[in-house]
Amino acid sequence: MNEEQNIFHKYLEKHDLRDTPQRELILQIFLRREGHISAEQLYDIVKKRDPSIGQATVYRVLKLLIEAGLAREIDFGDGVIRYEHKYNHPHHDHLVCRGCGKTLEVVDSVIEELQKRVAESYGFELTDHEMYLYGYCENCRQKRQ
Amino acid sequence: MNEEQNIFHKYLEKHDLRDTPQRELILQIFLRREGHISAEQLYDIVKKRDPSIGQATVYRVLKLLIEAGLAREIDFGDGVIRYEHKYNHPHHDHLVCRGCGKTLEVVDSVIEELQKRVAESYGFELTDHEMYLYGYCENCRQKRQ
DNA sequence: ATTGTAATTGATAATCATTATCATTAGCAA
DNA sequence: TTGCTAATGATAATGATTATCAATTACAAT
Ligand SMILES: [Mn+2]
Ligand SMILES: [Mn+2]
Ligand SMILES: [Zn+2]
Ligand SMILES: [Zn+2]
Repeated sequence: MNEEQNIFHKYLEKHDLRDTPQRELILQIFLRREGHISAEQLYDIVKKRDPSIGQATVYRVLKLLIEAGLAREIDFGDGVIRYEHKYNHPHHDHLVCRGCGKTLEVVDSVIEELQKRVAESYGFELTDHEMYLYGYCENCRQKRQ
Repeated sequence: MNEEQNIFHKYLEKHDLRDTPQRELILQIFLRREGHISAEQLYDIVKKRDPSIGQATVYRVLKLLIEAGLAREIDFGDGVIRYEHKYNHPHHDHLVCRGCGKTLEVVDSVIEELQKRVAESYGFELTDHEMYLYGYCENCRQKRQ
């Protein structure tokens, strides 16, 4: 049993939630996938293993994973929320190609520090932030010419 | 006739679009309001002046304003797109209070420069970005204790 | 093992901002 | 005026997500 599973089971126990095969299956599949996945994409994979699972359950489990600290929401502004691993996957921002949609995870400690300073200069205590950098990747730039 | 109106009329002419009282009214009301406004909020104000206007038209005019370079979309992630003035209102980011929802417009030239560098270090040519800083304002911090 | 109870599930309806459709109306150039 | 399109308003549709609810199930206590 890996660490994430452990955290999930502890979370269930602590909140009087029950350990069901649906929750286990959805957890497994989420953990195996790296990257950013939408509820629908996850549901499509889950269905293959157990066609009787409803998509409402996928949404419900994703909420649990967030509360348990195992998942984090990403909003690229296209109307679909995606989810990524949070455990052992520290904060980062995203660089997104407007041509092909490719995303890279980036972090710059100087920017992070300056964000805190900017907030403080307005009397704010910064809790978190979102930063999306949009542009064209090398591939897409070459194709454009 | 102010500069924004001029730009709007030029845009209409250039694209074989017609000058209608609905477009004029919605433009006027948008221009008078500073800050961030949703389509529904704008529609509520428009209705008071002309109850016969449909909300679809408000959505349509907002699209035109964006294409004409007079408006810009803001997405605070709450499921509602807001609009702000773009003309004579250069790029900036937003500092948002998680307590009271107050927003401040901020810009830090060092951050802007570093964003470009980060993107370039991955072979990207940066076109634009979004940055939202979330935290608690001074008021809300005092109330919390 | 059985039971009781409250949590969970899947199907389905509802939500809600935004977009599409379409018949009617109205700019505007000739 | 007229004719050609664009524009409008009412309404339906969309699509991701959430709510509802009857039936099922986990699980702790017997
Ligand atoms: Mn990521
Ligand atoms: Mn702003
Ligand atoms: Zn690309
Ligand atoms: Zn506040």
